[in-house]
Amino acid sequence: MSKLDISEVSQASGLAPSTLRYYEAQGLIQSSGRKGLRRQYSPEVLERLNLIALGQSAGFLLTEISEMFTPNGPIINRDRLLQKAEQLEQKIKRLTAISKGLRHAAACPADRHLDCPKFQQLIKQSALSRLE
Amino acid sequence: MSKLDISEVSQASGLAPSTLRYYEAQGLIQSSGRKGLRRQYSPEVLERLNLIALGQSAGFLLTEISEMFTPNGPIINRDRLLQKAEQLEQKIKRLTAISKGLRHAAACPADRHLDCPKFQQLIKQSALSRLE
DNA sequence: GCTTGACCTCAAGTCAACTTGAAGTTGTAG
DNA sequence: CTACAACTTCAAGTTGACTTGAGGTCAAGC
Repeated sequence: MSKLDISEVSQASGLAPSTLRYYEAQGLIQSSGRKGLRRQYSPEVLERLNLIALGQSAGFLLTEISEMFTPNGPIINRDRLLQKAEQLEQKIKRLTAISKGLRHAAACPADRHLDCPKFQQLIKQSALSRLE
Repeated sequence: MSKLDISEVSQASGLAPSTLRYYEAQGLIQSSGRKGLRRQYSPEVLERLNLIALGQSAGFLLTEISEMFTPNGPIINRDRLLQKAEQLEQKIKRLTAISKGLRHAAACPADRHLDCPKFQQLIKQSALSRLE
């Protein structure tokens, strides 16, 4: 035990085996060896996969994520992190406005939400934050 | 006046002319006529473009957006809107956690943020919400 | 010992949303 | 009137993140 084969990792992570092989090819994860042809993974790979998912949600590209993992790869630049955080916060604002807009549209009695003043206003807001 | 040509719309919207032609080909916008070969747009197209950007931010595909615009296209299903709103709210939660994580990582004294307990916790949170 | 199913590799395909390139047309400034 | 920048079309290319397919390998159960 303690070694997982690809289907177990796939199960546990929710990622397709092909994705795991792809990630390995991109240098994002490593298999800890082979059993015959077959990749064996140590359980820590699951943590790594979570980290990757985290990075993706944060809007990093896979190549950026893999850079972060390299031993002395581009230092995880703190300014870069802060910058990403700010971008995310901007995005959160927009998404919040939009989600309100959608909820309103769903509840709005007007046949065409497009005509509803509240909705219009939310659109404008969102349009503005888009340009900032 | 009152008719804009493609470069003006491009300027005003921040979208490339090629994108505007592409949107037209996809049925997302219309030009209100031609002057010779050249498309002329009425100013309302800008509002439409905002709406498109809004939809994109909300996570709709262009094809879905264009459906919403069709005269008697698939009624803008209220359940669908609510569902999107919920998805967005989920996403907002995740992004919020991540942005906190990034800010913390940027401030964290630990050389490897990956080892920081607070950071670890944020990762776990985010990993969980990912599966819900 | 043979079949089967889960794995393997490598190249090519997919998808969304655009962009680019080649080759042609046209409104306008000089 | 001519030059030319800005448009036009249409097909093909790009990017990121995967997936699919063809063809091959291997361990385990019958």
